[in-house]
Amino acid sequence: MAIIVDKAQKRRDIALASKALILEKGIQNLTIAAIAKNAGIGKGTFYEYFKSKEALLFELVEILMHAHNVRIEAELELAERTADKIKIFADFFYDAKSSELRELYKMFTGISLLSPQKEMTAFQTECFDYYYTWFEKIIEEGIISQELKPVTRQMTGAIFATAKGMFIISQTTERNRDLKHEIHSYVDTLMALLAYEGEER
Amino acid sequence: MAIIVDKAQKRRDIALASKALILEKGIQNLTIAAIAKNAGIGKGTFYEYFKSKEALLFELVEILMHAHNVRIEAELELAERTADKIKIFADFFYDAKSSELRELYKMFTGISLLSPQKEMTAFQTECFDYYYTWFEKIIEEGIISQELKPVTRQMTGAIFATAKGMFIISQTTERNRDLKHEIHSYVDTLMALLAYEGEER
Amino acid sequence: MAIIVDKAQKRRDIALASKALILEKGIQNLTIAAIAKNAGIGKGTFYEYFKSKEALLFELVEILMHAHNVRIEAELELAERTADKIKIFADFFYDAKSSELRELYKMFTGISLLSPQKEMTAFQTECFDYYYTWFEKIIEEGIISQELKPVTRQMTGAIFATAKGMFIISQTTERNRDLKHEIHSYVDTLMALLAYEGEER
Amino acid sequence: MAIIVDKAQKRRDIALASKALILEKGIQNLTIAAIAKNAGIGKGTFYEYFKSKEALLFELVEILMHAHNVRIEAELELAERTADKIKIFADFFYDAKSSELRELYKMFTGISLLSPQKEMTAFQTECFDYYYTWFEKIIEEGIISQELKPVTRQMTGAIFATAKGMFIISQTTERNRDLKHEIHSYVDTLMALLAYEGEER
DNA sequence: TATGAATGAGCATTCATTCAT
DNA sequence: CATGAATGAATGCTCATTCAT
Repeated sequence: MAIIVDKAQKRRDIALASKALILEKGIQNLTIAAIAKNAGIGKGTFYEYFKSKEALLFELVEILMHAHNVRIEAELELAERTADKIKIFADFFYDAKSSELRELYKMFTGISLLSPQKEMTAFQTECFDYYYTWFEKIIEEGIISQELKPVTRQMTGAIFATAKGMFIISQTTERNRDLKHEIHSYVDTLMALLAYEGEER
Repeated sequence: MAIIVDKAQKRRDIALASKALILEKGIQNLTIAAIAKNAGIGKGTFYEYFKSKEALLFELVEILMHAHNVRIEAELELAERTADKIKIFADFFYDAKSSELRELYKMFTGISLLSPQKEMTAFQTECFDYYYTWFEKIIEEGIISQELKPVTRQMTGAIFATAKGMFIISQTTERNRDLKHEIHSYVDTLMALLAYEGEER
Repeated sequence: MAIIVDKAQKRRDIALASKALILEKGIQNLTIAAIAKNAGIGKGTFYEYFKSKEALLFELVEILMHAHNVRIEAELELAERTADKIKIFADFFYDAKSSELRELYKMFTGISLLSPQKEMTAFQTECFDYYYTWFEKIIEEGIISQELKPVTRQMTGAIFATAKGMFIISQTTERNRDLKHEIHSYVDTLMALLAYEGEER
Repeated sequence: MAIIVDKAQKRRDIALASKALILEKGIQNLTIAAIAKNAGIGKGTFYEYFKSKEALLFELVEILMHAHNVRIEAELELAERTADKIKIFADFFYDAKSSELRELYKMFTGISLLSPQKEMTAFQTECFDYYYTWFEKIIEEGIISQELKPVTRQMTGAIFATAKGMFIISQTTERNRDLKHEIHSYVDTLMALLAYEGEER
């Protein structure tokens, strides 16, 4: 009988074996040959598991993002204040714990902007929906607990977008270097504005 | 005897001559040969004016962005309410008038994320600062005229980032398809929150 | 315990299972992987039975040619006039009944011309001799029955070659499209010339 | 100004420079790299002038065939008897003078059979028509001079095909090794049959 | 005996860049 | 200044073949 291989597992193994190399050089600057060599496999074998370099990056982002989601869901359990919950999401954009995924995600976004591919868009949509749903839930809880005004509902998407926008700005300009402070400050200010019971400041 | 050519002008001419082609095919999928042919010049000549394809895109974005800035400054003169002024900026992300620049800017951002280059970052910083300064001014005016609460100052960067984030989301996912509505709704809600003399809605 | 398999039979089975695929795509455009998959066997198994793609084509041509020979021998039994007997042979080149073998034979000839292999040449010689012998017999009968002049003996090889040449022309040019008419007309004209007892026409 | 190159001439030069190599190894067994190196040019340059290896072979066959045609037309001028004229054409298939073209043409035919391409078919049709027209003229002359019976007209295509068929047989089997004798004998026998006014033999 | 995962030599093809004119 | 012919490094990709199981 033939050698039995868990294709999905090997796919993951190759992807993870390539992580460091991709982070070091950038997916753009890697050749299939280099990736295969680094993963200890032949070029042909690479093609058995991936259609292209991009597919590899894709797999890697999926794996790491799944792990990341597991982690933040655990963290969300512990958080109480809405602002803290939001910050847990925002962590992604500056925290050292997410640095690898973040860097890969940056490449992923770059590719999406330069040569959009259906699968990528679908995946990004899925991710968006996943986080958006969480956001909605968190905000709803905040409203129910009378922490936040009902109008907050209308800001759900915006809060999400703001963090993302700040991240992109931090990556493409010389501003927003202290992204953590930038985002936290934003969240705090906004939460204050949305706090139940009129305030003025 | 030699024909005197304004190098800077010819640079602009080549860039503008390439605009349609870049928009059609994407900078990634163009070769120097194709660009040169399209512009009616030789490949060698291209190199006389540009270091790379990216430099061409750069030039083009600069030209169009300058024209765009001239236009929005004129529009800003006419606007009165802060929300309207902000929307004039946000127009960039969805308005048909900016579609070409927007598309090029998208490519530009993609390249910035995939292979950051000092010149690009510097340029993006410059653009950021330019718009940020306008934003500050607008918000300051809103505060002075008692249209907005002073706390709005702390939201300057955030408003900017939100629009950008929404744009990136609209480009990389299947959400935020009606970007105009998305942004306007956000601006209106936020302005209401920031309006002088607390109201709750 | 082991399953006993008639190797020669399995070889034939694989070859016949590949027939449609080869006819559809052409032997050139097939990979061993595709052939093996199509035949429902593993790549390694393919090599157990065939040395190469060409060997597979070879086997297939042999099988079909044998069947074809059986059929024309039966038909020859029934024919009376020499011209009719010759046409039975020539059928091969245009008749729908032989279309599969003909197509495979075309590939076979192409390979023979591009990269002649001893085995192929030997096989083609064998086929040639087989048909040539039949031709000789037929013509001899025609002469004995005083249907044909003795000089016809010297035309044996030529008649054979003419049909083949017309076929090649029909396959490689846009002429001789109505090969059946072309060949029949030739045979009739030639038979008239060779008819015993003065002819005029 | 740029270097001026006669592209058509350089194309021919490259083709002719490749002739010996192709004859030695066969077009199948050559890589673009080997061809380019042999011709003293870069691989990229090869692609400036040819789309593929086959295009090179094509060019070469065209050049040599043109030269060949010039030669046989000159020879035809001198021939008097129809049989001799026909043999001048048939020379192609065995004469040492045509050996290079013949060998290339063999490859050409092989490719035509294995992967027919419109351009090749068109070219082969053109060649066929060229020779066919000559044949018709020759035979017409033979008829007019009362050397041949009128029925010969119906044999025009057949004579042509016979020589071709004999050639293919000689190349793909171990028969017809003395092709010259084979063809001459055929031509003589046929001419005798077609001779005006009763024949004896 | 059967398999199909693994392989990497091998090849076509592209294209940025140079430089003689 | 302008050019475009020439180049070959670079790279993606294929696929026949092997061999551990």
